[in-house]
Amino acid sequence: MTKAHPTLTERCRQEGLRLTGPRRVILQVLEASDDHPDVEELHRRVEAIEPGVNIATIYRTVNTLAEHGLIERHSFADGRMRFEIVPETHHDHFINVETGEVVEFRSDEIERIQEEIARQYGFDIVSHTLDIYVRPRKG
Amino acid sequence: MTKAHPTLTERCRQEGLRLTGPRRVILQVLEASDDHPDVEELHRRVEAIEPGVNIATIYRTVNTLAEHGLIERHSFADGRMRFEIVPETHHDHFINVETGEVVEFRSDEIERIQEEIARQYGFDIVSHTLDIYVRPRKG
DNA sequence: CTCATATATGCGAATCACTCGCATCTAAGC
DNA sequence: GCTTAGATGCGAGTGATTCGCATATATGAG
Ligand SMILES: [Mn+2]
Ligand SMILES: [Mn+2]
Ligand SMILES: [Zn+2]
Ligand SMILES: [Zn+2]
Repeated sequence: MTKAHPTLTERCRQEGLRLTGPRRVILQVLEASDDHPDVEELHRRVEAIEPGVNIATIYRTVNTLAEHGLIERHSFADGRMRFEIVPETHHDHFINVETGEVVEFRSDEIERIQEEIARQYGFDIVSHTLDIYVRPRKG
Repeated sequence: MTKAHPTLTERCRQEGLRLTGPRRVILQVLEASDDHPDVEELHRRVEAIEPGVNIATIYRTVNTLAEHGLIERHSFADGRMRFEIVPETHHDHFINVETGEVVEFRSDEIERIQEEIARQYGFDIVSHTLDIYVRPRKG
């Protein structure tokens, strides 16, 4: 048996965050999401489970979760912030410019070269975003 | 003698954009900028040359120039849009998280691998942004 | 050179995503 | 069961960007 990663709820407890009713639902929605929802979409999904949660609570919760390193914020070209649980292993994103669909990929080689170049410039990498806007190949 | 690239003003004319007073000053400011100014900073620089240009005009002009492919928009982590003339050869950016300073770099290798991976996924690349947030190496 | 008109500008109002103030509520430790 | 720091709901506030509209002007035609 491989040991499953700690759930978001467990990680919240570890971080000393309170598990309130609204927060539990938001965590559940985040766990169930395999895409990159924005705040409004999260709100919609939360409302579907338990109506009455204010959108300001979604905003505050994602901010808290991001500050504690439990979720990642993304800002693709459309403006709004999007979120996903911090993945086990880092990945970057293709964004289909026609549909907005997001596809994840990882290149160990690109990651390595980034480190190499940063070192040449005398920098330590804190984080990075590689967003590749694409369209399906014709023919 | 190498032939100099067409100036922004020339490219505007090619695109059929009118060369008004305010617009000429904005183009001049963009040509003179070797950093990545946001709209307020552009406005400040324009006002220093010719007061009275409204900030809405700056917004409209950078949008027009970007739509015509004459300048690039960037959105680093600080929220506001930043701009630079479309460079002769593409580059990516380091952003110093302590100072906000932006340093440009280019890796042919990273560019090549991106194309390779996109092809594997069945995509054509439209554009991409690689923003690496860094801090000066200690020691 | 003069005119006609599509474009651009100034200005204030509007929008949009997001944040804040504050009264109220509640999870969680004792 | 208390206590209290932290969380929530709600409405107001922000900051960046866009829009509506009246006015001005660049540019091409004549
Ligand atoms: Mn992802
Ligand atoms: Mn640049
Ligand atoms: Zn990466
Ligand atoms: Zn690049």
